[in-house]
Amino acid sequence: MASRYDPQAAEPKWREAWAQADLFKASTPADAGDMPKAYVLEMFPYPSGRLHMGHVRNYAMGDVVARHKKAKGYNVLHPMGWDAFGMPAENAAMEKGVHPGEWTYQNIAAMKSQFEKLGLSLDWSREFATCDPDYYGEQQRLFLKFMDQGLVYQKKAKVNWDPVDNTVLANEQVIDGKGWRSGAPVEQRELVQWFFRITHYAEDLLDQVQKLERWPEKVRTMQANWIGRSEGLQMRFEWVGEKPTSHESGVEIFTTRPDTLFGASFVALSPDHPLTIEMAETNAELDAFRAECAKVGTSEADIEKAPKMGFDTGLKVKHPFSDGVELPVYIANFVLMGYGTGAIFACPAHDQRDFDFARKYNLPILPVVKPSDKDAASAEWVSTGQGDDMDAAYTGPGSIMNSDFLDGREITEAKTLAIAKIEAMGLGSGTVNYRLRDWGVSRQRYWGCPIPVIHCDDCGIVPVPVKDLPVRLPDDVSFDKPGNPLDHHPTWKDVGCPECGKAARRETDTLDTFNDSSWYFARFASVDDPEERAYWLPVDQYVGGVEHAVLHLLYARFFMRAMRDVGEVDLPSGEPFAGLFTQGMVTHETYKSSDGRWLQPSEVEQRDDGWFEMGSGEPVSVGAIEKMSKSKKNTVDPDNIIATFGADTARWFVLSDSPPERDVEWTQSGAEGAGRFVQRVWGVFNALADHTNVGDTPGTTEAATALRRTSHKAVSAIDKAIEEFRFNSAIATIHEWVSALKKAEQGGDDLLSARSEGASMLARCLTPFMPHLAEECWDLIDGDGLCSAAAWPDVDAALLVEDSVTLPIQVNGKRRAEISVSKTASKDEIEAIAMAEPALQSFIDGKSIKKVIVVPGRIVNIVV
RNA sequence: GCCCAGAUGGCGGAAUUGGUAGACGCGCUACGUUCAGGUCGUAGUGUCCUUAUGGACGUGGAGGUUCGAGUCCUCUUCUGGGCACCA
Repeated sequence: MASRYDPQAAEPKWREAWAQADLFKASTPADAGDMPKAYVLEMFPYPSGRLHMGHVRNYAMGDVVARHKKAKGYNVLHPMGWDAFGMPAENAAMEKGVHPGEWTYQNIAAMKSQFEKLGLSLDWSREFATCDPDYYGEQQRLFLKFMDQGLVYQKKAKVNWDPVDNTVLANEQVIDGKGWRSGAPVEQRELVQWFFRITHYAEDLLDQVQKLERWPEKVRTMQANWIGRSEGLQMRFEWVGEKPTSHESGVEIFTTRPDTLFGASFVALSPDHPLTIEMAETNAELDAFRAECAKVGTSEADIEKAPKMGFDTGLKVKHPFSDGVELPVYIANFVLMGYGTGAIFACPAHDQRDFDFARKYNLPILPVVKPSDKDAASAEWVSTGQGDDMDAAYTGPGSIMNSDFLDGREITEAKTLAIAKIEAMGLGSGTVNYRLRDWGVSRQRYWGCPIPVIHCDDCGIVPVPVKDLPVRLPDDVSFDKPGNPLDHHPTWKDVGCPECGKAARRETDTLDTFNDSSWYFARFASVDDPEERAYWLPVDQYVGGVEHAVLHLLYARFFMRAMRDVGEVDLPSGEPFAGLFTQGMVTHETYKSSDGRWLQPSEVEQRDDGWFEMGSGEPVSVGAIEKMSKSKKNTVDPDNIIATFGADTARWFVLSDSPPERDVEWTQSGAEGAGRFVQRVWGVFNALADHTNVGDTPGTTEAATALRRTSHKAVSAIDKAIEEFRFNSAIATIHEWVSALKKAEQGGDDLLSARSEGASMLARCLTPFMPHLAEECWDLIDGDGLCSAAAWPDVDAALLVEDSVTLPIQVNGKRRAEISVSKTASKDEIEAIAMAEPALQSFIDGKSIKKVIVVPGRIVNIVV
């Protein structure tokens, strides 16, 4: 009998056994019968070619859920595939001259072999890559169906242009004014682009996200903020005197504060407003002003510092309520064309931006809200009623003043009244505005899904007939000049018009790769069987990084609604992910040499007096604990860990210690600790290997019952912890349990049966975390079949409750003694035992007892 | 500026409905095993006072509710994340 567990020998052996048994293949709905279904999914990876620790943690978590569900009798779908389109493949093509497809499929092969070493319970039979023509062809068909339903359209638009990646970015993909991938400052360009009408679902996306109870609150909030609903009034200010020919009826504005209309002092247009642009054509000064506005960057710091800038157009509009009152019309740099109508009315007294602007250009400031909160109400301007006395705009609660028919009303009430009046006057109506913009999906890249349309001079935009799908990417492309290789290709875009047959051109833009990940989970559910899709969807548990809180998770929600509405998926709610868990990152200390180079963990060593570079012996400074990244060189290669300790140890470590939603710091000592624990567990089973036939009668001595209680309680606690995504707690319980079983080895033959029962349960509880080890241990104790196929252990409820319980006794809220009482003891009995407790007498002796609180099973508190 | 989440030993973190704070792991200390290192085993490890027994204090800070608060309420400080000239 070996004295140590050898993961290098055991792990491949058991993976082979699982493969032979085809253990992780999901059953068809028909075969599943009465079994409930569980669709467990982790965000599929981009095939970069290397697995990193973040992957290990992500997939280990999903695997815990999937294996646990399987043991609990669910029909589990746990598939894997590849998010395979994207820029890195094109960059590799440019740098190394390798074809993006070849590069991608090689990476997939390399990563898949790494994946397999982790022992994940994956159903590989459903594997695909999004760059498979089968997959993107289907995506093209969906695109055309969306187009049919008016969910896709083309328009000329100002877009975010990434000058490094040479492509357009969606709003969601611009972070702090920079491209989300390249980090380059984004430029504005006017291009004809394809859009998905995600705004069509804005209201539903917002309403439903609040109801996703098994999503993290944080993610729901982020999506709600991103969608950005605001209720308000859209109305028209009519001209006084001179009327611009193109906007004869007036200026359309949007406001959320119609209650402050009487405080209006000017109307402002965005520098990009059509009327502004038109006027700039004949006004050089205004044209120069627009250029000035465009110079201000979009970065956070720029906006912070940007002064308010204005340009008086000389035009005037009339106040809707106050006869004879005229308001000047300005162009103002703080008005965004992208929100509302690109024009506002300004009430400087109650909006800080308007206030700053009014001060700068000497425009009137008239307070119309009388503050209700104490601090603001005592301000000088409240008593004088003079806007000139204000230091800042007042935006708090209050009642309306200086406002004719609105006087004395509360703000919300005044809003309603003002909107009603404007509606009665025919000048506008109450509306809802969203921050969410339609999703621009055109990308000027090669390695993506071609947009399946044809441009014909006579027929216009013609969809590619479904029989001609997929529109395949050409293989013979070159990356030697900047721009889109599809555009440069000598023949690819030449095609006959499907309608008139004349020579026409293919669309050369490809779809944003976020399209690919917006429906892959539906494809996993079934390639083409709508009933099987309906059976599996929605995903019951989705696991991934929080960085996708808005982008991917919003697009996928849109896609399911669109697919539902074109009859492609039977998912009434349109919600793809019923449960979402966002896991934390794997971090590591960073190391820097004295001359400022980042060093890898393997290049440094710790001695008694600090950290030193291996080889040179130079001192090393230890920096912050950060997400593992190539640039900081603080990565740990999963392959090395698996080779040293085995996959189980790696899985165990990334799930220990930190709660799953928080970051976990990888440490060498922690990994070694996990490795030691593996051996310890194996030791517990090895000690039982010769005693597998001890019979089914558990021991009846007190010690045997106590051990059985420990085991049954542990199973129950682990079960609950897994369901609640508290893997670190489950692991803590397993530690305690293993210690108890280890200790019981001193207890003689009397405990053998209880130990044997505990070991059998333990193996099955270990399976979700360390499946190979569990299998080896199961084998040691002659378990039936494969442990990965075994059912979750049954718990004897009677063993979960203690017969007697230890109660702390407090005197005035401080613990002074303990008593042991029967579980069924009444309050009076407990009180009597407590009062007689000798250790207590010095605290209550000679004092009058005011009150005794007895909480059975919890505590006794004596108040003196 | 707005929104969200956090703050517990040397470190990561436990703690059902308010009911023995510090489970479990790492680290550290001592002892044993070992030629030695590692492994393994045993004991200890919040702070302070105390020979011990025992006691006082203790969950970012200040108040409050309660027989009893890490947990509930009010105020406040700090940290992390998200959004941001969104009318």
